[in-house]
Order: sequence, then structure tokens, then C-alpha cells
Amino acid sequence: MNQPGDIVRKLSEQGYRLTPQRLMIGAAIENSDGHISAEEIYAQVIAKYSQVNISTVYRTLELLKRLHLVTETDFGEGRVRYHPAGKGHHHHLVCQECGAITDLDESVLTSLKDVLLREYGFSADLRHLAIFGRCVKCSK
Amino acid sequence: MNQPGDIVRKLSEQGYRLTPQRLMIGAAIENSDGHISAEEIYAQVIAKYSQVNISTVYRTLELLKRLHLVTETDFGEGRVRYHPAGKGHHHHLVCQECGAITDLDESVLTSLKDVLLREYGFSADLRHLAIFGRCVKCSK
DNA sequence: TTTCGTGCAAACCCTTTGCATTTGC
DNA sequence: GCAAATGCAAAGGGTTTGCACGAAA
Repeated sequence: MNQPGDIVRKLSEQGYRLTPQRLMIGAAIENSDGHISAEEIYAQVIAKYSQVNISTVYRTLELLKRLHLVTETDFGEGRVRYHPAGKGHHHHLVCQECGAITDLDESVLTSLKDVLLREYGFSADLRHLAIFGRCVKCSK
Repeated sequence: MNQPGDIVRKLSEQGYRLTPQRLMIGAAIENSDGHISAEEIYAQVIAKYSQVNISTVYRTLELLKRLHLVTETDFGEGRVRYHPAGKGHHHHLVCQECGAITDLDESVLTSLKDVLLREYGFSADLRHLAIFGRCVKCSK
């Protein structure tokens, strides 16, 4: 499991420069309760540091993805949300009616992952999967 | 199970006007081998009918979604693909490395669907789910 | 005839890119 | 000092919208 500051530490270990922008973006992702969008990271950094460009946010996210330090999840909102890779995986039940998002433990999908690997030779990347449908309330 | 021309028939049953554009768009979706994008529908209609606007395609797709006559699947390409709702469901294993798409029988996911319903009261909409990961070839 | 649907053009949103400037190491 | 990173502004792709015209019922 990763620690706070992990993103920044690994960046530096791998020879990437520790700019103030990267420090702030890394912190924003790690301090977010779970899933943060590029626009939200940008707003958060601007509020404290007042000097960063949205393109830098996207470029940093690109880098962090490549280094497997963040994962993305598409909740079908027309934008992607980011999550620190070390914070444990979980999945999401997204209600298409009321928008409610329920967390789902990783274990629920392990048997699916196994079947796909065994029968199709396919190693599914099931970190932060979003499953759409209707929640209890909206099913009535 | 639906028949060819089903989309158009249901539109008319529900009091929507049968314009040439809607006829052509409905046919394009029903004749597509599986998953067709808005842009592809547009190109196909233009080729035969030479009179349709991309915004009409989007407005029609919006309508067909609302009436549950088509479903959409996101293959992570930055655009959504459409499928006639009546043509039977199947799922897709999308390789993030080589882009290969393998079809997956609906039955593989029925147990997942059951668990979600039983334990979370969540009725998952698992028609045309796309699961990302790595195919056999790219896993080596 | 009257309401619904379309074409057109512009706007929208999120994301990416080229290039000159700045900055970490 | 020099490569790497940033800011800026513009472009890109897919999708949506306002409004006047045209056509289905």
C-alpha cells in the first residue's frame, strides 16, 4: 500500500523533476477522497498555488498514468476521473437514474477475472470498474 | 427478439413522424454488423440519401436511446457506439495494447449480475459491457 | 394547418499540441 | 548550462443548441 507523498517520491526516484506544479497535482490526487477530475485538480491547485495551467495538469496526469501511479475510471460523465494507484481498488455501481454511486468490493469481481483468464486467456484490468444500472431505490 | 424495421415501426407506433432521415438512420443501425458510431451512421446515410445532417443523427440517436430502441457501448475510443436493442446482448474484451476486440457470451456475466442484485439490490445493465485488459497475445 | 423535425452554423466541453520561455538539477 | 517542464493560445474531436425553414400527419 502506498503512503501519502508516494506519487512525488516515485517521480523523483525515476528521475523526473519535482516542480511545484507536480507537487501540488500529486497532493491533490492523494488528498482527494477518491475520484477527482482534471478540472477539479486544476481548481484545487489554482486555489493554493495560483500558478498552473490546465495543460500541465493533463500532461502530468498522462505521465502518472504511464508510470502506473494513477488509474482512471469513466463514470459516463463525459470526463474521466483519477485515483491514486496505491489506494486499493474498488468498483462502482453507478445508478443511471439518480446518479448514486455505491462502492463495491474488489472481491465481487475476482471470480469474473478468473473466468476470463482461464477461458479466454484475457487478463482483465478491473481496477475501478464502473457498472451501470439501477440502484435499489430507483428499481421500484 | 426484434425484426428488421423494428425501430421504425416502434417509432411510428409511438406517434413519432417517419421522416426519410429516421428511416435511413434506423436502417443503418439495424444493418450494421454490431456497433456503429454516429459518424458512421452519418456517412452511410449520406452515401445513399445524400441529405441528412450530423445533428439529426445525434437527435435521432438521443430519441432511440430514450425509447430503449438502441443501447450504447463505450469502447474507450472517445466516442460511443450504438446497437439495436433487440439484437441480443453480448460483451466485449477490449485489449488495451493491440486493440483487439473479442466477443464474450452474455452467460459469463449472469452470475455477476445475480450477485449484484442479491447483495446490493442493484440491477446492473450489462448489455454490451466493455471490459478492458490484455488479450492472450499481448500478455506474454 | 399546425406541430414536429431538420439544416445550418455556431457554440460547447474536454483534451491535446506547437512553440517560446522558464526552471530544476 | 541544458534538457525537461511550463504557459499560452490555438486547434482538435465529438457532441449539442438556437433558430428559421420545411415537411409529416
